[in-house]
Amino acid sequence: MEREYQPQIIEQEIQEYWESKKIFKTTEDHNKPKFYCLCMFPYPSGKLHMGHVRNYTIGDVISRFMTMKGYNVLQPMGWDAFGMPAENAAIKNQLPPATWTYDNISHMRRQLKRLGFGYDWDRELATCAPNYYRWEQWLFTRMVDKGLAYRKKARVNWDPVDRTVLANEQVVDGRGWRSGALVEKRNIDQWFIRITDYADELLDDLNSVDWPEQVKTMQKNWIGRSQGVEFSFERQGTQDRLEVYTTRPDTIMGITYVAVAAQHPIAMKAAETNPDIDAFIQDCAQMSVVEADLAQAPKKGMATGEYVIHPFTGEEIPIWIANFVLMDYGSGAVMAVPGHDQRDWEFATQYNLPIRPVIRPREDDPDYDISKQAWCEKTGVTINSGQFDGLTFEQAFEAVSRNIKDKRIGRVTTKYRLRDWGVGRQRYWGCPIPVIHTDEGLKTVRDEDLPVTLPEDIVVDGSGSPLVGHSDFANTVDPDTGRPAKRETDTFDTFMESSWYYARFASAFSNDAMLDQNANYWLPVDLYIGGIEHAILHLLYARFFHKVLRDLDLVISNEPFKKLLTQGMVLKDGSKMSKSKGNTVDPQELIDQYGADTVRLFIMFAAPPELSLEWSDDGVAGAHRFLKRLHILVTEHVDQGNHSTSDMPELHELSGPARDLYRKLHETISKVTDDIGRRYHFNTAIAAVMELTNSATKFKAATESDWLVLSEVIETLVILLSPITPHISEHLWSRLGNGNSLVSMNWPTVREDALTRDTVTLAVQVNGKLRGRIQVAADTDEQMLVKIAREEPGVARFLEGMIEKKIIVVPKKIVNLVVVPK
RNA sequence: GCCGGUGUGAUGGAAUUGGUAGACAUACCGGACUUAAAAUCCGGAGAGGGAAACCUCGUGCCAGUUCGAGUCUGGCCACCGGCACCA
Repeated sequence: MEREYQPQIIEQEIQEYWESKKIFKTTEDHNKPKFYCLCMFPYPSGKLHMGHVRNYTIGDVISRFMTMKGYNVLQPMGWDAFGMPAENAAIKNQLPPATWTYDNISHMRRQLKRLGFGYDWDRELATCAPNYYRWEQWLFTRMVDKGLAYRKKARVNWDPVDRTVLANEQVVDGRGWRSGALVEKRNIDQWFIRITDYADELLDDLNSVDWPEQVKTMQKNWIGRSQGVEFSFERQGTQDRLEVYTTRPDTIMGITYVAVAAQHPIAMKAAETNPDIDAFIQDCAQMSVVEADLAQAPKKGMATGEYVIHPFTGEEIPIWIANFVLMDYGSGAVMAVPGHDQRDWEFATQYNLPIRPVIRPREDDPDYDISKQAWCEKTGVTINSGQFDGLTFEQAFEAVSRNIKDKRIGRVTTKYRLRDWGVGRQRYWGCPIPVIHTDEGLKTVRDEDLPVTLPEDIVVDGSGSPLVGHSDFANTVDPDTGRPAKRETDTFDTFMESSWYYARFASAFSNDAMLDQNANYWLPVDLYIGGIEHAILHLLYARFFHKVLRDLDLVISNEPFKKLLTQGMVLKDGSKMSKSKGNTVDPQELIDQYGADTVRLFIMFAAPPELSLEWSDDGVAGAHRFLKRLHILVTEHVDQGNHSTSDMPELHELSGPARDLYRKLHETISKVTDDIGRRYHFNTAIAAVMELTNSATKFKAATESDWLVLSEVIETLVILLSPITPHISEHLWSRLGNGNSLVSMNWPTVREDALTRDTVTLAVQVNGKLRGRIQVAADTDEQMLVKIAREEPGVARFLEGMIEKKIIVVPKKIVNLVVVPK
């Protein structure tokens, strides 16, 4: 029999077999429990990278495992096909973005097939296809009808040389990445979606999903629900009032100034008469639109010369313009309490504004020194606060907000850090926003006129969106009046497409609706797998979309993804693989050299999914060696012939080594089942399989029952490994004389009685330090155990001249003797 | 800056609920096979001390809780992810 492991031949054969039998074609089968396993779909950038291979192997391993466990598994694949890289490539290669994108898709599809992933390809979708995005356009028109979508002005990066809007990513040190021109900021009208309407639900429903705690915490903080008080100051010398929002009304008596954003009406008004202020505001307007930059920018401000009146003390308080106050959050103005807010403190220190402590810790706290930093704890009591003195945070919050309410100047409110989602992009390669500008105003495109199709035969040169000058696209007719109208030339943020593709997979064949009833058979996704970098934006937007779909009666569940598995990055030489660093590894080369199974095995073995994975060429070779050893083990076993047809003897009839091997077999089944099915720790599952393989290789079968045990071990090895290395497993499975495909096999079960042991080894500690090991019968009682432990020579030495104070026995693990000198 | 994570031998990692640190691999060293090399197989190995038996130290750093801490708590350091127009 052929002993050499020839992955290229085996893998092609097996893949042809799967394809011819349509093994991975999925239907809605109500006799089995369903399992929808989804991996975040790729952007078709050209070829698969290691991050994809890792992500999709994890999904495939779990899908194959769940199929063998008896579930009706859906595992689809598609393409997140709109986006900037296609435009960049188009400029570079003088090819339409569509051509580039579709070429990449066909190449990457081949690569996925070559890796043996069990996708239902009939459900494949590409988000740039009109029959996909037409439903997104349809959904958007419904959002407009419901008042969930609206227009408002927003700031964008404008490249004055290329005359185009730049993404944040395209702004490098304040300059356009291609032109090098200083980027300006422009305020333009854009479409927004009211995700904030769902803020409470998005926050509260986090409790109902089985997601990593860290991701839930990140989303929670991102939404940032806070309880606070909104109130207004009387402005000195005017009838106007200034509204502020604070989460710390308990510190209200410590206000020493008020700060407003540069875009606040008070600042704008002051600029009209004061050129310095005008210059300062202009300066602020040129600041980066990236929050990380804003947060780290040096604090700057200017006094307006105006004052508000403190509602309780009647004091005059100066109004400052400050670059750290955000116009988007609250009312764009804050009361500043430098004693108890670090940003206010830094600003006050810089501009010599007074700092007044109004909270004192209840016990001495070394960090409490208002002259060095603000004290921001909520654990103290109020001081210097007149009528509000001596109160805890909760009491002061209550008292101050009641007084504010009584004065009719404000109320307790809830605010969110979450902002509405700006979905308009001034770019070509995206889903057209289905709106027309008519002489009667903005109108959404009617259902029967959808989709608004993106013209694909387009030349992109980097200077603005080609849609604007594309007269066939841009010029249209108002169907109501028959008069000329202009199409919206903005396209959607590509997060729009990725916010509902999971649902479309479940309803892939529905031609006359966005989703049909099959969506509710499959949804929610039982396991969603993807990079941790999507923890906030993509996952929040998709959750939001799901709730909108639910409110339109398209789905019945509240959440799209029941369980979430976030995978770490693939690194080489300690940093992320990237072209610019020149440290990429092309999966294709490895597949060509070693085959798909080796690549899958290595990538699953090198690290648990959530950790970053350090690439190692040597490790790949090692994985390949293991498969070769397995191949030899199985083929040699087959060559020995079938040694018996008799039944497995009783456990006690087995020889010692056979009994041990048989126990190890069932320990391995137990561990691998738990590791793949519950923990998703494939590296330890593989380690366990390797151990069993090593034991099987060493085992010398002498009797008939020895052969029976070895045969069972070898068959089980092949099955246990099959989700990870499906080709070699399928191949060896048929060599072992089995007719049907491994995919339809049942997952092995554990024989509990095989796991029992007669003797156990315990560690013996003296004062917590390991001093010896003892082997005892499994049923030895505690008293006896301690007696044996004391007599163990390594232990006895440390007991001399000591008195035992305490004895701790952890069954089957440890005996700890706690002693002190006599 | 803010939010979230990670840190264990030469390397990737294991230790699942506070209970024998380093499973399983990789690299390395030694041996077998070979004219030789590769491949393969067998063996060794955390660091320091010791002839050995053994002993001491050891999970980023500093404290703490505990009979016992890689695991829990507090503080620090380094690196990574996200920060709303990259996907």
